[in-house]
Amino acid sequence: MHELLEKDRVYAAVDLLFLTVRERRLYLLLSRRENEPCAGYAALPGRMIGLSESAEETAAVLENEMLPGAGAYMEQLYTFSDVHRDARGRVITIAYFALIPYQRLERLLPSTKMRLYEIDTRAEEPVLTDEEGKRLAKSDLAFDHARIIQTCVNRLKGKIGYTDISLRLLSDDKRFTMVELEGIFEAVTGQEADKSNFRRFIRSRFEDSGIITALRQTEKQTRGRPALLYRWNREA
Amino acid sequence: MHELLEKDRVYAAVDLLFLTVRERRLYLLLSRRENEPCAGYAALPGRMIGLSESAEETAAVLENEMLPGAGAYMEQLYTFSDVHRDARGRVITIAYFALIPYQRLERLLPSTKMRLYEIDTRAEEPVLTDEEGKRLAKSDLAFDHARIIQTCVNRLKGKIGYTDISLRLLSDDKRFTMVELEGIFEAVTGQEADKSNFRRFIRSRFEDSGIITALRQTEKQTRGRPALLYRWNREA
DNA sequence: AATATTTTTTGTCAAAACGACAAAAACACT
DNA sequence: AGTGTTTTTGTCGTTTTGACAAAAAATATT
Repeated sequence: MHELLEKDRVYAAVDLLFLTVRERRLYLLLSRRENEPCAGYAALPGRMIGLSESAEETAAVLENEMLPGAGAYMEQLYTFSDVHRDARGRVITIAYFALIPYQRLERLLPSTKMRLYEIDTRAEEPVLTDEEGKRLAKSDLAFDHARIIQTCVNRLKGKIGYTDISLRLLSDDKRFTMVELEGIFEAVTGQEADKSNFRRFIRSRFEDSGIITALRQTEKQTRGRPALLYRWNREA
Repeated sequence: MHELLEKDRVYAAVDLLFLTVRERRLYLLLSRRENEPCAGYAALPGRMIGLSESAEETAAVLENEMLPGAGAYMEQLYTFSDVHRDARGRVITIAYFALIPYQRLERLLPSTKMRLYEIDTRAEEPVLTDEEGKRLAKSDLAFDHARIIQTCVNRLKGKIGYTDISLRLLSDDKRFTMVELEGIFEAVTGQEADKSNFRRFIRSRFEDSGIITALRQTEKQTRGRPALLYRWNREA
């Protein structure tokens, strides 16, 4: 049984796309639906908008419900309103994407029911793969969530080139290397960049304007020349 | 008196921003609200989303209601959901912008109650002016419509450089001159472009890919060298 | 008819940005 | 010391951009 929605009114909800990048790959958090409709399907976390909260506030509540302490960077993605997108009734959903550094997410993962799904962004349509390497078909996703995910990936691909969303996916200590940042770009765009040209690009975008600054420190090493560390000046 | 909304539920509506360009200036259609709340204020046309229609369909219905036969190009702008944005109750609005060539709009103007307001896009915040040249303060606008308009102008400024929205504002006969198109860019961006460089820009974006083609005809003249006409190949 | 004026169109040219590569530097490991 | 790995820096020809200038095609003026 699923909660009953009245048939003669329109509901408004928020859906959230928790996104992270680990080792040059983009990941999305999905949970398996336990109730009808779409029981057993993978789904984005969602929540009805309360009477006394804006959609942004609902998104914050939902974040706290699903991943307490995530502190993700959130942005409105798009509003989906197809009449039959939810079998329970008439539900419009305002989708937000939430970017969270993997190192922070890692600590929260044990206490959530959501699972990481890799998004292969190389093709036109994003391809989802679960932790066992099994590919999810679009029909494995609840509601219109496949479409929402596609819209999100397209938006990220577009915005990563002229905004600072890439920095929002960097680890918390605010120190990072160029290669790390390059991995984030590659995960989102689905294509690898030339190292040299990527540096030049980042410097002109972020360093010249003081958004990031090169430190005099280098990273602890595994192999090869140690990487220079950069700091993201969050306020600027 | 205004229609009563139930206090314990969330409503969803659509607001529309009819936009056009005439003589290098951007214009927006607003009506004066007759009912409370915000009676007497200038407002965007809006409509509640019906049970059996998507937001896009509501937008189409609203278009037909306010400007029948407009055939505007519409795109979802953003969803606004502040709790107190509407004094009647809890109303979330999905805003769409609707681009319409001025020549087409001109014929429809006599039969609508909406009025044209010029938008000066040169400053950070858009400045609205009515037909008598009186400037509208933000407090002259109903609800959160000032914010919606600002969001819209920013979006247009961003998208005009890498999409074909400029063409959507061209007159219907599908024939236009470079100077006309340049006027649309200047109206939206609020800054004038170098004629020569603008041509080069348009050609590389639109002509090389076959979206527009130069004709062998020239425009009927007033003064000066006659302008070459271009055709917009809508399907491509 | 010749000249000026207006407007569109084309051209120029140096500076900046981009793409593809190659070289050098700084480490670990053997 | 030598090898391998990874980051960093440099080069260079091509393309793009920005700021101007000149030419072309029409009308208006004397």
